[in-house]
Amino acid sequence: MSVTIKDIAKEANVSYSTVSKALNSSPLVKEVTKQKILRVAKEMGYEPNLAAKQLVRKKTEVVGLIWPTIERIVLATLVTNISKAFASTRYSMILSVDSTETAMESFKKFQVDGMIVFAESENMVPEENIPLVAYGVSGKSEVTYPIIDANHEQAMDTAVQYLYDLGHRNIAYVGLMNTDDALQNEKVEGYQKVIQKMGLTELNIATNGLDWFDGYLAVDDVLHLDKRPTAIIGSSYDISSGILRALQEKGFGVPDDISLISYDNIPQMETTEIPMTCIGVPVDELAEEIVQTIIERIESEEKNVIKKLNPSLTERESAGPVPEEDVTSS
Amino acid sequence: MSVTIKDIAKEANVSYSTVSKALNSSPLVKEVTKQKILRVAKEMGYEPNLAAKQLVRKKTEVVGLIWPTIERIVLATLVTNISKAFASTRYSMILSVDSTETAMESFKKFQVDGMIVFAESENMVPEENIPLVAYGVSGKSEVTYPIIDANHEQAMDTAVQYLYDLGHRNIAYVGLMNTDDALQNEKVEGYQKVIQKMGLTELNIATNGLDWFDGYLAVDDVLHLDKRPTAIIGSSYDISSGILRALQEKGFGVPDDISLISYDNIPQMETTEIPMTCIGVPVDELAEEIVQTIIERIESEEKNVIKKLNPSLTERESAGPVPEEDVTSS
DNA sequence: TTGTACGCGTTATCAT
DNA sequence: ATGATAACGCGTACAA
Repeated sequence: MSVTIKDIAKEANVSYSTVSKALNSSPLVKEVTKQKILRVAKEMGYEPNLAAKQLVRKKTEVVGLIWPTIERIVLATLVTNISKAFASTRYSMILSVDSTETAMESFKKFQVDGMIVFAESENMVPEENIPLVAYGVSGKSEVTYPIIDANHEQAMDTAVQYLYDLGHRNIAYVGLMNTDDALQNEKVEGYQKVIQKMGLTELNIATNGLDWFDGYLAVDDVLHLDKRPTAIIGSSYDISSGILRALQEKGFGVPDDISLISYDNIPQMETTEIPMTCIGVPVDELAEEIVQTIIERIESEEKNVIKKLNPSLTERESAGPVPEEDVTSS
Repeated sequence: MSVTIKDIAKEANVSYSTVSKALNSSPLVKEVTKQKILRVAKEMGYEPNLAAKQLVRKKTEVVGLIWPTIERIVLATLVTNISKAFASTRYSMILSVDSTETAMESFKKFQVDGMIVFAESENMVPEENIPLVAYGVSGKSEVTYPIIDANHEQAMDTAVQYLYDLGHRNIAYVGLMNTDDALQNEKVEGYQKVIQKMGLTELNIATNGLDWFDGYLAVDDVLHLDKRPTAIIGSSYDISSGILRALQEKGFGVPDDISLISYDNIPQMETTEIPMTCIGVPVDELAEEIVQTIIERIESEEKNVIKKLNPSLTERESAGPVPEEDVTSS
């Protein structure tokens, strides 16, 4: 049997309503009694009963995160960071790996105060009355909930500009193309747009998939281009890791012979064989924004905005000045 | 404001205690009234209030699953399957990706009825009073909770025997070795044990890690063995996928030139470039066992057993008879 | 500043 | 077979 506020009240010689106030740091209780109560509570190992609290307050201070595609690891880091971000709020997070529909039903039972979904799960019908924010591609024109998304176009702009400033003129993009994956498409289009804007030549290398090995294989195609690029932009952490490995194996120094910038801005970029310079919204910022947005939505009618977050470029070792011999040829 | 049993009671002209009984299909209520109440409840869109139920019953019928190493994808399939397995029980599952310690604290707040942990998280201190089962290596001699584990030794025995019966005499094992990863060690030792038992020669190929690429690279070593093996056992799905790819690239047919059996028994084995024959406890069985065990532990003092689950071999296409030319040479 | 009393939505124990 | 009512642990308006 666990200890309740009544037990504390008895022990501290006050009424249990005073205990309740003290525990909620109400200003209506004298500092000394408050301290005493807090001390007694700790001594007795008091744990508030969430169910009781919820019953009277109609709030759980829990938000549910729905992540149905658990087997695609890309989002794992984001999930971890979101979980961490909640730690410094008074909300807790629970995670479901069920289908969006099932998860929503389950969360509704739990009476979560809000939900976060990843927009991969298309055409989802938000549970009425439960605040929702989505992370992902902001395809839809009309939304009934806030959407957090990264500005992929600007990311590509920044990356290409950065490489340009280092002297690169032949900049390839390696990633998934011509699919209906809106996220990937935004990246490709961003790349193409800036390349055209700057009067350079598009060097598109399409991969077969999004895995490490797809990047690894793509290097063959890269090296068979008419103009061998001096720099490559990889469309994701996995792809770029594969590219990096293949370049090494084929005897190309990174960044001495070829520079590499990866999309995605996650800490793991630091620990690849050569620490990778990368472009993207830092995953901790992303997490923070998502968490803040859902909380605001819960507490104060945040509007149905689409927030495009600005990427930042993190300099590491995989991108450097264009090699001497290539400067002339460009 | 959501509808409560009192609302239903008013609407159905009964007392709310009768409604409660009807909703819990108590035998103490006439069939007709029960049907009426159920109908009214549905009409009004009644959803039971978990918090209230929990407050009086002291049970949440929720179990928490702790998965701190979310970024290692190996367990993703298991997690998904556990989640599915809970669907057919009256329990719900919530997932935490926090550290074991944090997660336990959080689950304690939620007052989950039980917890499942993956034993990777060593020296964990079980929350007193909350039933716990662990999945993973049963290293410890003294346990205070049930442990579910796969019988790795028997798995290797079965795999080697299977290959032996197909005529193979040179059977290599590719996997992580000489680390303190008890799980990996059990596999290696199981392999070595059966090889010795059968009077064959150990062909140990150590990888640098557990990733796809580690398997891919290991094939070089395999092919440089004095006795080129006619069959390989890969220690995991990722490793084996890498092996498979490398063999293909180097022009070895699978299984025509070299047979391959992978440890792990997950559906994904079906969809590799060549569907892989594999050995291991089928992941759905594993999930089912874990779920059953925690529920029994919650409901009826299941003992602190260590359950070693029997692996099974799933035949697909990657393992076949030893090639003719090798039969003589062995 | 502290205490009393009520209600949150259920289940469970009595009466009826 | 059904209804009244007391918990469950907590927050809070109101009284003291």
